[in-house]
Amino acid sequence: MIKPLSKSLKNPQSAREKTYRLLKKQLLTGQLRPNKRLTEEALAKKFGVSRTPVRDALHKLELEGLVKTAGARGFCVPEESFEDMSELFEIRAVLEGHAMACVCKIITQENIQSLKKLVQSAEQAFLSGKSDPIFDYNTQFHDLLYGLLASQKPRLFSIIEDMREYVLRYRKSTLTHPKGIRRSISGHKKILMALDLREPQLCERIMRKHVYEAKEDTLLYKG
Amino acid sequence: MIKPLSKSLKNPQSAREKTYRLLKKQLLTGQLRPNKRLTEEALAKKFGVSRTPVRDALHKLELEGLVKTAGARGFCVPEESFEDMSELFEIRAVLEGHAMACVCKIITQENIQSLKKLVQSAEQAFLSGKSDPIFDYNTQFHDLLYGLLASQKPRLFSIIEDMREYVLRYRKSTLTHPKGIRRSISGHKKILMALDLREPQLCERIMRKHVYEAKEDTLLYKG
DNA sequence: TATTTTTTTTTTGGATACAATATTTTGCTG
DNA sequence: CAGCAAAATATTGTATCCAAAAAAAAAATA
Repeated sequence: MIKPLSKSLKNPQSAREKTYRLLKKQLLTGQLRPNKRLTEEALAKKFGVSRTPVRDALHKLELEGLVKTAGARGFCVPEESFEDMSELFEIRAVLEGHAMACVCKIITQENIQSLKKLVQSAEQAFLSGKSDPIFDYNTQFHDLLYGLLASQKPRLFSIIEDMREYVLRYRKSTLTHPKGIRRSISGHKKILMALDLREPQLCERIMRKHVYEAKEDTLLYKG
Repeated sequence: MIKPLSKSLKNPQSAREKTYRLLKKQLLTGQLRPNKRLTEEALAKKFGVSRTPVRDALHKLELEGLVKTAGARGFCVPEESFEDMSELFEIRAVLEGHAMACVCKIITQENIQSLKKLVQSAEQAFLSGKSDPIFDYNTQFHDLLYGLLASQKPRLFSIIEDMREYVLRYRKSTLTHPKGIRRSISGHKKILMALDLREPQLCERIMRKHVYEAKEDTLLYKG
């Protein structure tokens, strides 16, 4: 007999979560362009739910800065701004720099080996002209790195996760350009060296620089 | 003729905002103790509104970590944890350190003078045995300092503001103990010196240390 | 009595109806 | 035709209703 779908409270299948995830995805991937007007009613219809979960999702996204209220005209997608993008990367640089210093103190030799493999895979993909999987290797690298913090520094971890998501909004076509890819890979190699040396302060500096480079590349190859 | 109160959309007098502010205040000041169970219905009755604005407030507070869901038993106030407090201060140290470096680059001589006056006032109050206004001078000092970032780095500014609020939860009785006050005042003096020297990196280090000291004092004189 | 099953209660999730307000449109007046 | 006033419309805020799920309580059974 088929067990009835348990509609748990924090269930990712709840209308609220579903709406939130869908809407967020459309915002981050640019399917909803800046200045696009969003009304609860229209979104509710679009997603096949009532206004309630849409409202919840919109308010949550407003806190994240992914939509903004437009008074009695509903919500709208904020325009992209260099200042905002720049600030996001700057905060990321500071937080991820610190995170790296923390990681440095707890990372095992096995972890470092796994990271090395990822970088090698990325490099091979690059050399053989496949730029598609690079983005994935990149993501895996960072996930593995910061995943080490998930239990010990849950707040830092989740702030970093969130910020990495937000900048996606500004990062649609980076890491497809050879120069950006090269910089990214060599950045990851430096990170590994710093980790090998077990010097927290060096780790922090290297990671800050790495994020700043990512910012520059995002700026450069934008559009 | 008296103009009817315009009940604007983001009005701070809306039921949602009112409920959110009240609830948050009670959480931060400890009127609602850890493990206290919160149900929408009960809070709605208590605040004289319907469940809807209460729900909104609870969800917002959940994102901030000030309440947590307890499944189908509503919400509850999370227990205080040294780890969490410690992490909050650590993140603050990193972010405020960076903020100081930014401030250092744009602060005017007049701003520095205003800050000096605040420190002097605090010191005088301390020497004459009045410890009550110290907390206010302290707050003013930080408000003035970071206020300089409000327009240029709005995200950094608001994250720092939020985090300063959160730690209040753990900081009910600090800055009434002589040792903590002395450390705080001497910390502010060092900050002023670093600003006078216009050395961003020094500013960053000094501020980090200042926040770490605040953490230690909070830990020490807790309860 | 202990354990399992069933029923009842509590509580949130979601939908909808209504109220308040901001915006837009329309119409009037000079 | 421009400018202002008023009506109409669109949209969110709030209250309430119903359903679903979980927790708690009660009942049945070994």
